[in-house]
Amino acid sequence: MCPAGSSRWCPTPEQVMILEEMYRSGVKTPNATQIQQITSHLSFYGKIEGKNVFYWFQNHKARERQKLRRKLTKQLQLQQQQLFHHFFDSLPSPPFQHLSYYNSPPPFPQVGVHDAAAAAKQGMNYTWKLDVSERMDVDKSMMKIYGGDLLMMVDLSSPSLSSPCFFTTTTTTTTGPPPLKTLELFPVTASNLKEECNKNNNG
Amino acid sequence: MCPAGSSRWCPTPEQVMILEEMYRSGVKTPNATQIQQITSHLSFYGKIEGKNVFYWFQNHKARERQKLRRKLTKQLQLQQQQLFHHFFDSLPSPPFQHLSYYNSPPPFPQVGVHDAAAAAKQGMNYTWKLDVSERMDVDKSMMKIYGGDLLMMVDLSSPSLSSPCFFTTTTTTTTGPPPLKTLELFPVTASNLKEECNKNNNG
DNA sequence: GCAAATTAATGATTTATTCAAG
DNA sequence: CTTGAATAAATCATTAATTTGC
Repeated sequence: MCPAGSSRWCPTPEQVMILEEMYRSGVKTPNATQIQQITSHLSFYGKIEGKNVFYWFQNHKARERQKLRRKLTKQLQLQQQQLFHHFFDSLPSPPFQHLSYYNSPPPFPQVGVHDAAAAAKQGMNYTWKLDVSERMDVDKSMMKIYGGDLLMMVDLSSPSLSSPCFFTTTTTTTTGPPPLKTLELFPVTASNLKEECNKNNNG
Repeated sequence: MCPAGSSRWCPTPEQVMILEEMYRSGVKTPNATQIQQITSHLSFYGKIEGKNVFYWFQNHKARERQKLRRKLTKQLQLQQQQLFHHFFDSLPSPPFQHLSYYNSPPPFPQVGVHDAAAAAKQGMNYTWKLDVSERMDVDKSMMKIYGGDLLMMVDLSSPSLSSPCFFTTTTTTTTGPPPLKTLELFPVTASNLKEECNKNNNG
């Protein structure tokens, strides 16, 4: 129940039921007209005004999204952990021990990432060998488009997707009988991408 | 889920999340190199190739624009509906003066108003009720949100009298010094709402 | 059982993005 | 490049649920 002199709207169960039913049946972002109609309708069941309806849909939509996102993020984290393990278990040679540190998922603090970034900026090269022939399935038309750059990528970002992404790229030791290619690690942030994109498009 | 022998790419939720995050953080038109990086990155989460990434960004950008265009169109239509205000010049205007958009001349004439006007003249009781003083407690944030057109919003869509769901207005026959100008709402169905919503959001 | 204390939900505000028009 | 308009994300604030100790 709602306190008598409450400072905020306390929807009645009927109002909530109707709002939820409307949401379920497709009303996600009612416009002003719809809000007025809904408000009028719901006022039968208790005190209510337009902004309450407006806020209700905003919040409900946002929190539904949030719920979904959390679920996906959890899945993603799990898959990342599994993939990392799988990935590093499959790696052939020792030089990766120190790298696995940076790639460690959540349990490890951000510090490692920053260290890696700093190290990379200082020119330190964390390189390793990886057979990329498996990734050569890019079709011909795309090869034309992409100019033949073939890359390997490892996500060092924290579970939060807004954190910087680290990409690894080949050092293009192209043509050669040895099927292994050396991959070089360097940090690439979203802003880097954006800048490059803008540069390419506008500059 | 993607059919086993599907002829087209079915992005995993993780892939979609990452793509959307990249888009949101500024990558709108990745170049070949970026596409390759992204493709490699996303290949950790499922089968994917460069052209999928390429097409995804193309489509996403286009559809975002489309969405926005629709939103603007909808807004325009709403503003046009406000031509209805001209029918109510006799309404108590003072309280509304501070609503910036109220007195601004609507951009253009349109069909709906004439239809409604005709309907009204034919005696169809599309009357509506609006408690003026009730609406005055709309605060600044709502003004921003509604752009000032919280008032006098009228949906000109034809009412479906067979609908089980009727919206009613508050019959605020309050004992205020200023006799409230009240406008009656016509019934609106939930399906109408849904349709309009879908039309606005998806159609 | 029953309040005080704590936690979870959720209403209400503020802040950041987004696009395109000017 | 700046601005307008819309709204999604993040945040604040209050109410409801619940836990806890008596």
